[in-house]
Amino acid sequence: MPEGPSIVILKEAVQQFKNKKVIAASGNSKKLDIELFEGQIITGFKSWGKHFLICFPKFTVRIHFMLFGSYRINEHTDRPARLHLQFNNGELNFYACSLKLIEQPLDEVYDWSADVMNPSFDHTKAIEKLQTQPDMLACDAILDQHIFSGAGNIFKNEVLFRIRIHPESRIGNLPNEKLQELVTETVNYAFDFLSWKKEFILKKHWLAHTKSICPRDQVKFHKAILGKTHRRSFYCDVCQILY
DNA sequence: AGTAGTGTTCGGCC
DNA sequence: TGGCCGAACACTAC
Repeated sequence: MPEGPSIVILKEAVQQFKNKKVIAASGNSKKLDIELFEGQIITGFKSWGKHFLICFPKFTVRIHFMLFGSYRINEHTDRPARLHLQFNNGELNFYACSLKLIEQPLDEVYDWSADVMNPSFDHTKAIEKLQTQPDMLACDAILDQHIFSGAGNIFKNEVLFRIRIHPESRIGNLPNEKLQELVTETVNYAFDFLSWKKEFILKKHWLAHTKSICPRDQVKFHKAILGKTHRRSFYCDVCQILY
């Protein structure tokens, strides 16, 4: 569930509750007082990368699904809900997620130009952020939420394969053309991910992530835990160049 | 049936 | 102070 495009899908799916009043709220969150939401009207839903934001007039609830979080719209599972919101026209249930109350204006909290799904994503700013960290490995750069908010481990493996960059390449060693590609293809993959996910054919389009054979060279992929992020990388050392 | 992972935070250590 | 590391969290697809 977690990566940015999945949050955009969620945002679209809950529009029926925009401008609706929460008539009852419950849940097992220890982080915040859920009764706060009862009687409140939802003014809208937003997202920043992997953060799903439920906006009320005076505050916002931030939901992060981490690795295992899930939700149900107008139905429920047999698990206890972390957050249950009841409306006259339906219900919203969130499970195993992290909740946080945001009381500041969202524009003070979030850099919208870092969100790969946001129309205001700023390519030039992303390049500048990358250039300030020349020692960073490419595999860590794509997972950096300040640079590519919403990108996750699937992004990392697919984008690096697409642009033929070895995951352990240093950002500072990339030729300018490759650095530009890193940014453009991360955004391109975000929108491919979104449309494939909507059609339930995301996995079918994986070229590298979880794969054992390189589709270009037919040689064995390497599978290794790499970088400061210690996440699985799948890569081909024939077609992915180490810079 | 057991394992590993679309992720992040926090506390401890050096 | 700060970077690094591992644990914790909690669910389910394969």
